[in-house]
Amino acid sequence: MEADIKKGHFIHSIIREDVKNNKNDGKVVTRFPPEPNGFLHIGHAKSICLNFKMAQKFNGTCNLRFDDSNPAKEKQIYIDSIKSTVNWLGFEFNSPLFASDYFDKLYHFAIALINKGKAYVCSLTADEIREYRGTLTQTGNDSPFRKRSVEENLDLFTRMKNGEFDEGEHTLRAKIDMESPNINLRDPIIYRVKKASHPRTGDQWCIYPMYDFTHCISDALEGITHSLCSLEFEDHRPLYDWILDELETPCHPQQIEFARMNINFTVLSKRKLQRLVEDNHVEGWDDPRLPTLEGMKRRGYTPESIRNFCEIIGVSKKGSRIDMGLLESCLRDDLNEKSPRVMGVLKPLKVTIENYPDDTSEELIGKNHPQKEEMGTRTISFSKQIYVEQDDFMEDAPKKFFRLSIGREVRLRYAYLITCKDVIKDESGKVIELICTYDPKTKGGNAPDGRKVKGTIHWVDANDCIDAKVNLYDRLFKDENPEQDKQDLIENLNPDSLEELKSCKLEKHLVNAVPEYVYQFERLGYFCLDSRQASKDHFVFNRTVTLRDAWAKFLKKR
RNA sequence: UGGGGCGUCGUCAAGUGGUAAGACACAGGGUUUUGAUCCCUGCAUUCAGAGGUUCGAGUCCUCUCGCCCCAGCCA
Repeated sequence: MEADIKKGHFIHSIIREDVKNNKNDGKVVTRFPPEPNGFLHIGHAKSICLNFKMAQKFNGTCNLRFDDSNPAKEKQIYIDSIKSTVNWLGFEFNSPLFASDYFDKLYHFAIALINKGKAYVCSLTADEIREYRGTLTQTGNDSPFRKRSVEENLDLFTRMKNGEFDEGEHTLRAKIDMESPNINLRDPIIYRVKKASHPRTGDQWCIYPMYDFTHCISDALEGITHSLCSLEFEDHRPLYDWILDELETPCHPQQIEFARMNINFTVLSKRKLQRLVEDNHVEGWDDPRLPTLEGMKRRGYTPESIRNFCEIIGVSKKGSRIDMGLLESCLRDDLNEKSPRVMGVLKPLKVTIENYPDDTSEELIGKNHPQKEEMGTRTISFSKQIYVEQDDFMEDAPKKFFRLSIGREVRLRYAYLITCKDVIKDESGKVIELICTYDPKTKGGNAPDGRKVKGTIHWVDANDCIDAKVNLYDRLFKDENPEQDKQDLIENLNPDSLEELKSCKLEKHLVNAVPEYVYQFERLGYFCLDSRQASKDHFVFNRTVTLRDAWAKFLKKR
């Protein structure tokens, strides 16, 4: 703990200083404020982890608050999904809060602003407002409605609320400074007419507050001490502060901005993800290839691995592009610890063991984890016919190929040493079966004469296994940066991001598999039962991630 | 070209004037009934660049360069 004192990212340091100086009575209250207009992705996980962990570290609380001030885009299904995803990630929150619960208060704050002469009803059209706002290099001009009296503003605003006007006819604007170099301060709109039904307030309102007005006040009402958001809101901070300075709110939270996460070979924006889903380039929001948290969950990602990843990447203000390999490394790290080992053959090649007795089988013992005795053992059936991986046989094998080839001996994991004697080919010359012999004295895998066998391969009993389909996933995009050189996202999709193997043979043990419970198929990778495609009599597994593969790397170099 | 930010190893990222942590990746080597795991070893004389202050600068000052964000009645 002591060694921890100076560690941590800049936000951690700021909060630590604040607590030390007894700012906010030493309390820390944060919030994760998603808009319920889509599903959460790994980028949100960074914010979730940051907010919840900062609260945890300083014995504070973190609210889950839905920023639901735009009924045109928000839906109940997103609210439900977000809640369960935050829980899945491992964070507890008091009952979720909603900006819409503050609509009444927000309305009165708006009236207070009008009464102070700091807000006015503007009757310019959307186009006119844009023109009056000026550009990046030209200052804006005052709206002709800027000088309306408080009484008139009050009357108009009330009538906006009562539904007397159509959308776009009037807006409520903060009266700040049309000449500000910061465009956000050029009399920003804080209320607009929107005749849409809200998922939570129904048709109770026809005016809705804008983000800038809603967010800071919501934060203040909840007693948030540190309002953490992404970099693009840096320009909004003066507005955040202006509103809270003008109004009498319970407190004035501090907004602190940090950089969003980017990961190579994927995209992390709601709009782009939505396009992939809506144009059917993927199966849906929970497609295992997507960086959505629902997709990652279905793929087999563990909450621990995601949390750890968010911890490792840190928090800064630098725009970054994190290597997908780091995410995968965090995943393997966690899975290596807790996944039971099992055997499965993805591309089966039949092997007949000539000298093994017909019509018998035996039970062999396999460890569920090579380093963890406490994870126990299981029995694995063995008989005259087995399947091995096609890749584990090669006719003209290089010297370093420690697997099957005619005349070579390998170890069948937990079983026997076998030697390949012959191959059977079909008309096209393709190897369809191997004829091998086994050494009965090597049960378990060791030779009594002490001879060394370098290669160990996995296998399944052809007479006692389950058939399954396995989905092999690869990166969704071909390019590290899917939109490099303004390429279209879609053209950059990796056509091989999904490979479906339909005749896989898996160890019988897997009949007990349930979704999200990840197994390591030895020598291949980590896999879990698919929650959508699998059924009682149809096994479908998803490859969560491959194992690190030094052999593949070696081949690639040659 | 107005305003706001950011530039430390291939990728993240510590560093808060005292002589460049760590992780991933990469390269070697060892152990191994998973070519997995694990374990060693190596990997920035240099912090976007140029000046300056200082006994001493990634950290302070000046200038230059590069990148990101902002002109929704979205959040």
